[in-house]
Amino acid sequence: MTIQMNQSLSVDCAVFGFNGRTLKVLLIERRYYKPDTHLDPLKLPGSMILENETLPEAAYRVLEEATGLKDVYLKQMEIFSDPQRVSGEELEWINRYHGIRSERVVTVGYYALVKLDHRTIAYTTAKGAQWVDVDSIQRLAMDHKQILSAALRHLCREMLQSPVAFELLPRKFTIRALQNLYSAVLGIEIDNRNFRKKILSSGFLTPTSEKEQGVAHKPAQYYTFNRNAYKKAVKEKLKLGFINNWKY
Amino acid sequence: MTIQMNQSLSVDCAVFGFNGRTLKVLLIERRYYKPDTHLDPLKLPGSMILENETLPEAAYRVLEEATGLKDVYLKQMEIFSDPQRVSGEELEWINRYHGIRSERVVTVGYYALVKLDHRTIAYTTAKGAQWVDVDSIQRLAMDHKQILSAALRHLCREMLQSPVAFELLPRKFTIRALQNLYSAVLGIEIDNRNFRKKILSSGFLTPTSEKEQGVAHKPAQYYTFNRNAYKKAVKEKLKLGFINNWKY
DNA sequence: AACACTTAGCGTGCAAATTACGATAAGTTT
DNA sequence: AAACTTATCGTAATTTGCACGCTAAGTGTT
Repeated sequence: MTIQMNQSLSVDCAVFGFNGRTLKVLLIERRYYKPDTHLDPLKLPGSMILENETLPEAAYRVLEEATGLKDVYLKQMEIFSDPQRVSGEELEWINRYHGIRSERVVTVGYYALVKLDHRTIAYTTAKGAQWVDVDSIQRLAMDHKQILSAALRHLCREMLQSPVAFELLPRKFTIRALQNLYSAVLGIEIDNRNFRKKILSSGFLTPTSEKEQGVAHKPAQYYTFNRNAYKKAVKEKLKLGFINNWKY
Repeated sequence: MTIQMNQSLSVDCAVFGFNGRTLKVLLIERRYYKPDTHLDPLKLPGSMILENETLPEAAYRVLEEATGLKDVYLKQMEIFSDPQRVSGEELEWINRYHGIRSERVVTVGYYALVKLDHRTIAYTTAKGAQWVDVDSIQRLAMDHKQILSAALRHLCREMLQSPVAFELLPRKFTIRALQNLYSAVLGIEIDNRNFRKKILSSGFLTPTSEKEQGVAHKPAQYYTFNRNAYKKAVKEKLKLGFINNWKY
């Protein structure tokens, strides 16, 4: 057994968005895909790592290429290092596409959370990318389905611990929208009255002067996320989910 | 900018142990270290990744070499990919030590939790490794101090969410020992009466028939961790630390 | 033997958080 | 005007968190 040489390191990024009802992920078509092969054409955005570039830098670069966005929530998750994760035709495609001769590609999985506004949708679709319901995805190129599944696992877990939900919502949102997001991602039903009470008592939401318009029911108040209040609360309290909450 | 070639991928592992009072980490001396250079001699156990080996496999291999242990709690944390994280003399040392010509080494950080019993201590010390108080460590070779700090951050975080504490304790332990571990790692004071109540009401501890012996106070009951009870509880309840706890 | 000392282990009370669910408000649709 | 939908407020029962008093059971000291 010898040390692995001629290997490449890449980043792949599951970019999530929320349209108010379902969770979406950004997929792109594999370029130079030949229809006579049986390689799946849809994949996650990704790239090889460049010289003089850290992994997070590579991930941000990929993200900006795909979405045009710079300040995006981005988090590293797992690494996919199975020696056979890309091989045969897949490996050939990669080497041909990048003009390299790599025997093995290890990839670092990231996930990003973006606000699905018109500008972002316009940018991504103009680039030929698609926002696809995560639930409807059956297979992707290479092991990207596995990477996506891992990203979803990590997202679920993180939504249970920290206020990343707000990264997926517009700056102004209703409490119902926030609740729908939790419901959709975690797959649980939530009592709206208690949810509202809880979330408001946390003090993390600031009401705006605006209300919903044109909805077929009582219009809801718009709120914004008060990040400072959250940071302050974190400092004051150690959340010990497993056993208990202790104060310092 | 071109795709990085001639790079290597390594794993480095912070192996933690608990002696009942303080948290320890396993350090090894750098071999082929020349005293006339100013490279720090102590480092974390680590290795380059081999062909036909995944990263977890490499980490387990490193761990077994260092501790003789096979079934060990091991978790991937961050990746250290700064292009300059090893360079100059450090990079030369690595290339000379491994007989390779790498321009860049990206490393994947892991941390492991082991039960510090006599056998393990004997094995590691026979190998020339040392168990060092984490608090007393000022500097390590390369960027291993950073890796260690990251591992500690991750350990703290994980101890707040899942029952990893038991990985650091012997199979049979007292409630006080468990409390001391939380106290030491998290740096907080805990009321023994409430801690005991809470931990016992969780149902995760099974009392054994044994008690402490030869202690200068009322001997405490030994307990074991009931992993099945924990798994069952996890299934039944979604712990949402950020907002709330919801039942399915 | 009596006493001090230490930690184990039990219990109690109050405050805060969780949760189920009733009732009303404010819009649109029919 | 009535039906419908979601927002928003309220209330009450229950559970959980947390501070802290007290006794139990050992060892060490005098």
